[in-house]
Amino acid sequence: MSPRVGPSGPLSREKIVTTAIGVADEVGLEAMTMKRVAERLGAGVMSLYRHVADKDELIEAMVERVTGDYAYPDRRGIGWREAMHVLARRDWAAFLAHPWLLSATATVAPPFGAASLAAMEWALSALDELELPPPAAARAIMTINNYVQGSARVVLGGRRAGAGDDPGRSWRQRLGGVDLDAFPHLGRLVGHPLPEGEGDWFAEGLDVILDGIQARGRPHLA
Amino acid sequence: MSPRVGPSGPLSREKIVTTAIGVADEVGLEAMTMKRVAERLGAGVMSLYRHVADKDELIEAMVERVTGDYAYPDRRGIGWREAMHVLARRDWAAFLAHPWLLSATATVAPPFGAASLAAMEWALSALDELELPPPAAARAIMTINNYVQGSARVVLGGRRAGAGDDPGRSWRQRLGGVDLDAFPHLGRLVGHPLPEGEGDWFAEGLDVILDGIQARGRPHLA
DNA sequence: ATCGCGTTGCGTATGCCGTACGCTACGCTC
DNA sequence: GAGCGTAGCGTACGGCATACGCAACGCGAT
Repeated sequence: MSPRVGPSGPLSREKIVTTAIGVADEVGLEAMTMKRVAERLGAGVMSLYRHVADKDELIEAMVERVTGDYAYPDRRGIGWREAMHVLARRDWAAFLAHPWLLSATATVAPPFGAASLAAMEWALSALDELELPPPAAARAIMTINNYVQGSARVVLGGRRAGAGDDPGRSWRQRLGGVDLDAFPHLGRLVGHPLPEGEGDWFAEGLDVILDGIQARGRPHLA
Repeated sequence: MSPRVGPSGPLSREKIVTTAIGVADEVGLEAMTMKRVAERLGAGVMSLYRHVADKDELIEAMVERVTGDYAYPDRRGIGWREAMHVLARRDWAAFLAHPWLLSATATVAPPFGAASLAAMEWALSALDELELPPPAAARAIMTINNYVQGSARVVLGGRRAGAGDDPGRSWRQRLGGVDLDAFPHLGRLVGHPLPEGEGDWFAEGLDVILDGIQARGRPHLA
């Protein structure tokens, strides 16, 4: 009755994760349903559960996969500051390529898979030269991660509002009906076209953070 | 047959929002279901929809309400730096008191209600003395918001893991089975008890960001 | 060959979810 | 007391994740 394997060979955890990522990329995380993933695989819904405990575990695996895909290069020869820029640009690219990552990583429990740990290790070692106390270094990484996440949210929010690449545009749109006279600063902000491109806006904000971090590191004491 | 009003008087949008916040506080956002809210109000499920368009709108209203509850004090007499600490501590308190805020505000669309706009206006005006270009000021606020959000996530993640108030504890727990020799920096981090309390850890991290912001402001040029 | 068994695929069914639709009963105003 | 606007809500629907158990196969032991 039932063919043992579907049109694309037998199921596997890897294939399921790959397909789920594709679905989430296209229709968003909330519309990524087990049924849709199974359909795209030419499989029955319940077949997925032979390879994945539940949907949450699948999402975790998706995050791990993407994190692994954006592995970090050898760090030798580049300074901590450039390393942080690399880190931030990688994550930034990942968030823009896979918008669902924003929701998936916004849960209270941070990811603890091998790829995530490796990324954290890479980032921490890049900060060695600053000789920060370990908790301060970890906090610095967290701060950068959160900055990237927040910036990506702004840009993606703008994209969804159909505002092209200008992060300010979406605000202007949403604020259409608001009484801007009551909020003079917001009004001034809305009237301000970003003098730089989206990438520069992002990188400059990162440098603000890095300046703060640098002031606490060894070069500061020397 | 059906009494026109429930045991607690007629329904109202306000009462629904209040009750929903209570439910979310107790059972979490994902378990905050229309049915549960209605039950607690002694009302039928569909009655809620006379006052609220759909669940998303209800959640938005909840966020607005909480944002308004944590209104900001008069700013006269305090410097921008202290103002940012006030801002951060308020948000911090809100996130810890209402853990669901983390998920609710992690969507791509930032809240645009009156209370949220007022909060943004307050923060922007507090930065006036730095004379930053408006986009840079907005970015600074965003950075701080994201920092608060991320720190709250760490602390709440630890709480959920039953680790009391030490943010490092939960990491240690989760990393139990991991090969820490492969990640020396993570190992060092795990072995490190936070030398400060949770509040100091948070405030110090904020100061790191503020240092970076200050370096771009007017006092820096003077 | 045949049997037995572990493994993989999946159909069916359950319970919960948000919510569309339309009825009911009430408080008005004339 | 007749008509009507409105708040409450019962019922029903479609979609969701997933528990359970059967079916079809691969394969080593007999």
